[in-house]
Amino acid sequence: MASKVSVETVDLPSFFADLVRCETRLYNALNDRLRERHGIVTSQFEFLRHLRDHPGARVADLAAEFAVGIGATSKGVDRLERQGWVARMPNPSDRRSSLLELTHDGLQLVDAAEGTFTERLAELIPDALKASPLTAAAQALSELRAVLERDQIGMPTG
Amino acid sequence: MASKVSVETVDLPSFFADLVRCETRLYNALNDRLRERHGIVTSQFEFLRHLRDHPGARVADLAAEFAVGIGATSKGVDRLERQGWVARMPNPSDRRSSLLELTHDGLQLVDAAEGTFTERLAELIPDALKASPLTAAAQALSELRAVLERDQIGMPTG
DNA sequence: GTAGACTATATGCCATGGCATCTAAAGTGA
DNA sequence: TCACTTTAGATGCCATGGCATATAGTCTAC
Repeated sequence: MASKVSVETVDLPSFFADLVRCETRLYNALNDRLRERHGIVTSQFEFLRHLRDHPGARVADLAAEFAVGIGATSKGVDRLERQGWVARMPNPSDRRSSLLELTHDGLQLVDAAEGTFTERLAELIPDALKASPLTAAAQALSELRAVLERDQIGMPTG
Repeated sequence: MASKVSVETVDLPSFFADLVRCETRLYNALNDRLRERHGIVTSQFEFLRHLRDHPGARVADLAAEFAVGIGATSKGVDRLERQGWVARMPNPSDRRSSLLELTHDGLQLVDAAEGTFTERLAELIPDALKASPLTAAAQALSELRAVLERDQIGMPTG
């Protein structure tokens, strides 16, 4: 007999596969709905929502939050700015960066899109899961996320 | 008072945010390691592993499994074929499609990469989570995935 | 057996992200 | 204050995926 008590442990590769497949499908389904109703995709919605909730965030803040490269983030902000949803305000304490904020249109958009997003997400996730099983999953993923962020895991270079 | 008993329920938008952020970071971190050790990325590893475990799968089968468009899948297979890891064998019962299988090199590669993948994944996920919390999450995600697949949620068009 | 519908997938165009690089602006130390 | 290093982010090149389309093979009804 092994000296360790055999503990019920997750099959990590299967867990990862399920994680990625759920993410892909939910993301795609939300994309479809947001695009048809508001002309944006989920990544844009997430940027806008973050800026609504963290006005004055910089490009680097968005990049860190979403674990995307700085370059990609800069381009994403360009696109939102070209649509008139985001404005780059001069940063008085550091002229290299800008403070990002939503325009009036941007705020309108994100508030409307949030309704669509939340509603669609609730449709996508079966009620049967919403109570205990998913609560446990949510707890675990929340902790996992905290650790990954603390250790700066999986940050792209650029 | 409402007639329903108030049940503990997940905050779906937070759950989704955690899900996406965990996926992104784990995927990026695995990419880094697989690229440096084997010259492939996670999506390629997943294609190869699926073909090892389901020899004779067609392009459409891969597309359905991973919820990617057929076109993108076809191009991904092209790349694996150009590297000499996958072969398109004629499908005797339908000349429009091919039966995909790993070459000898492809099999060697996926077996080696699987070690790296599993090892790295175990490093990335804290031991403290591996027992009960993640087991619950794994269970919930597995069920969620099954439902999303059953209902064909989030399949890209092309 | 043949026209028409359907299916599998290959291909082209475009959007997006990674990574490398470039520039401007701060910080730092002598 | 002036070189040197570091930082923020903008930009270019490339790889990849979505979506639309093209093509070839299959199926169906007659």
